Amino acid sequence: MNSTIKDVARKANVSIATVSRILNNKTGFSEKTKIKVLRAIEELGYQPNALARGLINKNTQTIGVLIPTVSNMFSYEILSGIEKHANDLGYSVIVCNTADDGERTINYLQVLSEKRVDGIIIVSEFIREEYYKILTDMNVPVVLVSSISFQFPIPYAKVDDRHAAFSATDYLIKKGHTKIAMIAGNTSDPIAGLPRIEGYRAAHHSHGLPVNDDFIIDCRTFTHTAGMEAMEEILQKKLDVTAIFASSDELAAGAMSVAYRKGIKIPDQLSIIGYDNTKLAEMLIPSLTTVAQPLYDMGIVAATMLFEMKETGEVTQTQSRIMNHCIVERETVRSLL
Amino acid sequence: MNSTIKDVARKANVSIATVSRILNNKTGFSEKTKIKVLRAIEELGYQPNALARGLINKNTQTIGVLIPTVSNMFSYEILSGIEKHANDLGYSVIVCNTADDGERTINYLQVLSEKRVDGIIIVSEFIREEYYKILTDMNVPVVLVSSISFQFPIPYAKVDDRHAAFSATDYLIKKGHTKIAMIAGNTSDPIAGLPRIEGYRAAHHSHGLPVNDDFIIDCRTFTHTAGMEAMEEILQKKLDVTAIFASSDELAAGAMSVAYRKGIKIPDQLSIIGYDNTKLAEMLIPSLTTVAQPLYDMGIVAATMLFEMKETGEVTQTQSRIMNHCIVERETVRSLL
DNA sequence: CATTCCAACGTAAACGTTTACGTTTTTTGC
DNA sequence: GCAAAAAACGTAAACGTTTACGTTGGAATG
Repeated sequence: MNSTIKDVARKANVSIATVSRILNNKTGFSEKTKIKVLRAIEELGYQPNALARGLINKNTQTIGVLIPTVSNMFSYEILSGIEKHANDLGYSVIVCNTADDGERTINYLQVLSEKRVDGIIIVSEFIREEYYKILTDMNVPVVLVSSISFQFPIPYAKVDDRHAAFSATDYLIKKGHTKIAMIAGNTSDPIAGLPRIEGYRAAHHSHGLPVNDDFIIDCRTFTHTAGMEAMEEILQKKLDVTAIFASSDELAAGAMSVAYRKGIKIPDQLSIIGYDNTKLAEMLIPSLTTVAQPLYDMGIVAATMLFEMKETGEVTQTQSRIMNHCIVERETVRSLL
Repeated sequence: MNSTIKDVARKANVSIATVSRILNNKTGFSEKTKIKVLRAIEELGYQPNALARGLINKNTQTIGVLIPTVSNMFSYEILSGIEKHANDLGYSVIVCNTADDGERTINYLQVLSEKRVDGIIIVSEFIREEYYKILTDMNVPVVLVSSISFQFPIPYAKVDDRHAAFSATDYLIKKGHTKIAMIAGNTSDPIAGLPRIEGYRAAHHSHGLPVNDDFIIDCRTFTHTAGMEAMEEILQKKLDVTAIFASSDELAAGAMSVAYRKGIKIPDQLSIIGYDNTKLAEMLIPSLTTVAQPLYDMGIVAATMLFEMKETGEVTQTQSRIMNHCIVERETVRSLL
């Protein structure tokens, strides 16, 4: 395994240039020498050194992926899509779990920069100015997944959150619900928080329904425990609701478990709809009706965009993609009609 | 960003050797030149090229992780532990989703070999001879997580599956259950399958209880749907059981959802205990009693072992680690006493 | 003041590739 | 059979680092 192209060349009685030509199937060698070289490679167990290759070719066949949380099924379905498509095209992916920590993120970007990755995909993360500076300095394609930057021109693949939240709320309303609480995740999050609240509001308006701000529960995160706390808040405040729209499946699951403990039957006494359609949604009992983001596909699409940009050399501009969402009807929403 | 150490040297009026010395804080330069060079680096936005470094230092500060399935929370809690510890020590991790596909796995190993990763962690995967050949040729540390090889001397970090399964079954028996089914996952899997069945058997024996082979359900995988099918089989066969031990949380979740649909109350009419203690276990309703593998810690420990091996240069031998398991009592097991 | 020593640097080779350019050999055309 | 063209191959520079070794100059020593 320590053998180099030089060893191969010596063993096959040719120059390293010829070996290189054969390895990269260029022209300029005869069939005879080709098999001679191939045999030498075989016998030595030679593996080309990707570092040396990358150094001279200025590409590493490697991309970096920044993901905030790991406990989150959400991120990993996306990652899985990215990894799949990258691998299909001969790229490796380096995962970086930013843990929503700015310092860490910057450090990761630095490392990815030093490692000369060919591109970067950033999953549901707000792009700070510091990040953007590093990214532009790197001069490689970048794409956002399930996120968007209003400040910087970075292409993205995401669903229309406002629209999706509208659909979810509209769905509940059409099932006869008029008193709908929203477990909103982080309301100060301009990407995954606010637009969904807007959608919730807009759906009410479109049906001529008032919205009661007390019905919108802010929990600064999208986790299971946050969902539990939100549900407890709803119960404690004795909000008079027949349905809940939760900003993530985990939030919904948390709410459901509290409801279960309090003896509230879902969907008989309370309907609930989630967001994301992670694997969790189908595993819950009862299984969770939810608005589906095509997470895996979003990963694929993001990777596709990235490599497209790399091909064309257009590091900054490519067409962003709004992915389709849809409602997956399961067992947690009851019709009041 | 295209600036090299040469540019820095020129700008600071020193040789590249001096710049290198400063970058790697070796000795042999004055404080004065240090700040001069540091300023030049700052102004140029210079980033050292990890490829060139790796080429000459023969290390890449990168490790590879092979994981079978992605849909599986299990794998990712481990990955998360690995990534955390690797990053803390200045390493990047390349993820490779083998998808239980031998071809793919070999291809991944080849790529990791070409990229000259400093070590490889393999998560719950059987080590074929072909893999092992590539691995030894690479001459880097390898460690297994949640797996073991009887054939090859590769250190591992895992729980004692037999013992853990024993504990789970024993727990049920001590709660007064005597008619216990086992949803066994893949029974022909010598690593995660058989030992757990042995544990199940041993617990029965230790209490003088007979085991009915019909009570052991083989479903060739550890997924949610497999759990559903297994539960349906149990019901269809009208097995007279009061409790179920499932070989994974997902299996348990699948079984629970079928039970729910059939109107079987858990734990009132049927107790169930899972395996793994993934996040799923606490999100289920009712929350799942399960035997916990310290997945995140297993990731950490595996990484620790890997880097230890790298330090000591002992590529093959290091102490394997049997991780502690424990029963996490939640809501799905009822005492019959 | 001459010698020694050491800190502070510079030079150049090495890591393992790719590739432009030059050289040799073979093929083609007449 | 010979010139020309094409194919096959070799040489060496380049990619961006690290580092062994050599050089310089000033401080310390006697």
